[in-house]
Amino acid sequence: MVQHNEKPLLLFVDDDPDVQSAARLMFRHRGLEIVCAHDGQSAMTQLAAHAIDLVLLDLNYSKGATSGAEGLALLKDMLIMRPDLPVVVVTGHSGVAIAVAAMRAGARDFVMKPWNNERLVNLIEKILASRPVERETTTEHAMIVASAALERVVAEADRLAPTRAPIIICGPPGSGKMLLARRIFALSHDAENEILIHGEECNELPEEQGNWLIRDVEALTPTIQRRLADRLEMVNAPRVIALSSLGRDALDARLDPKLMLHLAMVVLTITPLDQRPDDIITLVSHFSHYFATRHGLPAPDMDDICLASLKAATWPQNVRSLRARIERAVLTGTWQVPSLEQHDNAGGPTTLHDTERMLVEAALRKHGFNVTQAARELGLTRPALYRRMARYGL
Amino acid sequence: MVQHNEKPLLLFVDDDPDVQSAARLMFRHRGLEIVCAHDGQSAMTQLAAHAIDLVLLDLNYSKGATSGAEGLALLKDMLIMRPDLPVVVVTGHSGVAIAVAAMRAGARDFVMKPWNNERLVNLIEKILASRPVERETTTEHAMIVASAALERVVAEADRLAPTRAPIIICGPPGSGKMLLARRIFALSHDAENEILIHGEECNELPEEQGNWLIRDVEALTPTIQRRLADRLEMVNAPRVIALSSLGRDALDARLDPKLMLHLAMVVLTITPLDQRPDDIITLVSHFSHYFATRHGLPAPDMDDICLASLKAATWPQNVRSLRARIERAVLTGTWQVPSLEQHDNAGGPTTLHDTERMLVEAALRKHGFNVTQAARELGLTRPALYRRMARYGL
DNA sequence: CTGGCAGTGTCCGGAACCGGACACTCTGTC
DNA sequence: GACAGAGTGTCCGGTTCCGGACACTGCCAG
Repeated sequence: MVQHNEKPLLLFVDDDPDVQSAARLMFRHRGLEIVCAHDGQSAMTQLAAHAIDLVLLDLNYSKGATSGAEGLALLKDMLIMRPDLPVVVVTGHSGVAIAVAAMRAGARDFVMKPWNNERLVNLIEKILASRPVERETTTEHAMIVASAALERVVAEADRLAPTRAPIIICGPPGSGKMLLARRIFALSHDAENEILIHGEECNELPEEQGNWLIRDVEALTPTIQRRLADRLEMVNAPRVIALSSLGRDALDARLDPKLMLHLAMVVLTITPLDQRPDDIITLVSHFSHYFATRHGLPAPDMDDICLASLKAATWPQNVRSLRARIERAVLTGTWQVPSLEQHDNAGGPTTLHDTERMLVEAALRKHGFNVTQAARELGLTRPALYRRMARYGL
Repeated sequence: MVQHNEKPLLLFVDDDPDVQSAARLMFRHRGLEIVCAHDGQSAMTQLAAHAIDLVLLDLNYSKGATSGAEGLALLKDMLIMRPDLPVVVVTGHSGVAIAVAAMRAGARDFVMKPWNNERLVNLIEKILASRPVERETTTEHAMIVASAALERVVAEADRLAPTRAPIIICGPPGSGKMLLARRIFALSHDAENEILIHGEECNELPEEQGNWLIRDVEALTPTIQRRLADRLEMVNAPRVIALSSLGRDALDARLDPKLMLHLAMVVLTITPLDQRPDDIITLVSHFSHYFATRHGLPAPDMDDICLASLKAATWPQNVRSLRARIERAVLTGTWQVPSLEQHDNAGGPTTLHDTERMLVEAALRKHGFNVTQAARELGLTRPALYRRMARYGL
């Protein structure tokens, strides 16, 4: 994403080049930079490509169009992408109905053409002064890299990003596969049309080309795997990045061999977080700051013992676990966690046995291992509880 | 507060008696009752005295006034008193600027005089149909808190309300989970766009952001749970409050682990009403007064023996049960109840059997009573699951 | 000091549960 | 139409679990 200096950046959406030129000159005189778009598609592209602070939006782009429907649709799309984005509707063809519709659709204000320069600039500055959202939140997408191991993986990914090579990214859940994939797409020459495909739910492949991001690729049915293999053999094949929690060997065993031939020419493997403590240090710092800012709460104090225990802990869901742990620390004001929650809950839903074990242990702890009371609460006889204690090693 | 029958009640604010008369006739023909006000003060008085469903608001009341300033000020005052009140501005002296100002001030829509009767009635009915909150619940919005246990939970909720943290609220049926959730939303920085999602019926997640209130979160399908987990990882994630009658441990067993990581960093647990007798005392007082006012009947006398028996009783549906009991007492004039209703109904799950039954049923529902899949999830063989189904009558 | 009470840990005959196996149905694909 | 795969409902010999009973310990009020 291109980041300008501290001058606010406006997006000016109007189909008239003369109006665009005049606006650019006028705003620059007043310390505001603008990027221009002439229709909805280019507007969304500019919004994605720049850190826009405010949008000035005309409602009509097609010759002879006066209904404003195009602009209202674009307004809604913009607010879907960025719900807190201030949008000022600036239009000539206007009536009360259009103005009301624009306001109901989420416009911050409504200005009629031709506008008064001073009034418009004053309105813009007032809105910019009152904006509540830190632009910093966009920084969360970056890969946080400190360890040499991850640095090598990211460097390889960056090198391959501009190519159209299919890539497999392996790594345990929560290790950053999705982040790395999105980074590759962002750095590629064709940073649009990202299509997310869930391996478990995929019943048919998209018709569109572009960039395909396939999660849990091993869950694709054999039929879809064959179709994907065929698709990758076409001249204008999509760019595919496949994600999996399995390793390369397991994928070899699970996926169609023809598909593996195409996909697996590059396999990037993100190691578990436990194996890269340098990343943990950096992630703790990053997320502490991030969640403190996001929630408006102070991050709890971090000392060496606490940091050592975070480094020594196991993270079943990798960065996702660590991130959740840090957010909870910010919200609760302490790094302490209830002892029950220190159990690993990795994997799918737990079984009846697991649930029973948890409840038995919880009841025993609650009653200080008084078997009679715990049995009463659990609705068990004491011998029955003794047997379960033996079974579960409690 | 004067309560009308089931017909919606509108407040019509216009200074012209002839317009008021014509409006009353027209609306009555279409099944809508109105009360009228001729200026700001009488409008606020009527708003306070009646359970108003919607306001039709002219903007000018003084002779010769056309600026709309009076009406805009009144609009703001109304919305301070009742933030969710739908207000439609109906005015003759209008332009784009006035319309924009009214919408920015919180008007639901803007209609110009002279209006089209059918269109106006259609608009009113559409707004009434889409109103999100039952009138009764807005008047008893406050948590009734006396016990230390609930006070701690509410304090924690208030502290977290301004954050965007996802929250799980656990508690038996009728214990006030929905009230607490709404309180959190009301106190948050973004008290709009509340979307209610029923876990059992949810086939797809909303596209809109804002605040999501998920009832029976454990009933979400695995697919929806994964999508929700993905959604919560986005930068501009919705604010989610999830409600469940299950405890934290059972949710751990039932929900997708990735989802639990995001949702369960804060778990608020409302204890059963039986365990907080101080709340019972306060609730009895509150509801006695509330229903006496509502029904225009005196509350039956309360003595110590009666109060003690209410404290000692079991409340299977918690506050909901107590509330119904008090309303009946007001309506019948006595605290005596038919003996049949003194039976203890099954309370929340406490024993291992209850928990097992609940998990078995939930797994079966989750998999559409596919016994093979449910057994696999529960870690049981199919015959073992069949025996439990027979045992529990599923 | 003593008796009552709450709790502990184990025993054992009978009851209940286990899961592999079987015969069957339904659906989708070739 | 044939076939494979997923699922259904039940059977039955073997295994496990059940809970009342027993012997015992520790604590505390009288």
